[in-house]
Amino acid sequence: MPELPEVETFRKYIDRTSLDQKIVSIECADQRLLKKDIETFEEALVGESFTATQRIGKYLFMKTTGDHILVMHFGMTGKPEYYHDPETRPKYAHIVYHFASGYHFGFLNRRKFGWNDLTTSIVDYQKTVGLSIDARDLPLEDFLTALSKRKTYIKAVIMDQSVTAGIGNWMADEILYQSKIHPERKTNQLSEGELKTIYDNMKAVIELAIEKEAVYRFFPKNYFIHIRKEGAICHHTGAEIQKLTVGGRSTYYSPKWQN
DNA sequence: CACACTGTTCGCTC
DNA sequence: CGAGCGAACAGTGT
Repeated sequence: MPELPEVETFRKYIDRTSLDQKIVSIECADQRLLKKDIETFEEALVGESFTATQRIGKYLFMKTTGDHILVMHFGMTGKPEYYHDPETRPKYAHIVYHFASGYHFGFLNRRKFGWNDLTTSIVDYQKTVGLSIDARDLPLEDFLTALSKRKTYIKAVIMDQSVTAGIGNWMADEILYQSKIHPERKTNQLSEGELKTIYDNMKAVIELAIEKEAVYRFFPKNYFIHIRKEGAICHHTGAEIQKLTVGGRSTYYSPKWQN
């Protein structure tokens, strides 16, 4: 669920709601969601305020008035929710930052694959976790260089966060459908023209999805997302969409359309 | 109800 | 050392 466009939408939501309010306390029901002790989080953040956000791929960084930067990853089922009345505390708000304003920032995580961490340098953190430049900003040159070294399936490569940070399962399927490329094509056997097509479609899908705030029903009718299920009918060929596993993930594609 | 589903990380092989 | 691959992780919706 939360891929680049979703996280970008979260980022804007946080900018609108959760900056410049003093953090008075932090609550976390499940330590496993914190990459450092709760005490470390408290020392770093209580008394400070969030000042700005930055997103790289699916990672969201929240700068503060202090030395530390909060790092958030939403996993597969996470989202932020800002709320006031404690009675309306959202379900699955496993981590909550309480503000002096009486409002609260909830980190919701239904399946607990997401987490929060702390860092003092976004650049160092990016290096440590092996994230590429955000896919939205990635120059064509970098894209071609990264792909030229890879021999495995193209879908697995464009989902690799060290190549195209932010691209996940649905985006990879969407990009390859629009590019008419089969997900199991070997990366090193693609022509430069095909790679350029994939790159252009990647950029287009990212911008469209951000513009629509990642709400799929607002995506153009001919987008793959609407038919991304087994047996659905391809917009172009009328053939049935098929399913396979690539890079360990469920993959949907249109047989004759994608070669 | 058994299974699918998300993204990252870990452990293993080559 | 690093690419590639598959399993593991958590928990809920179907």
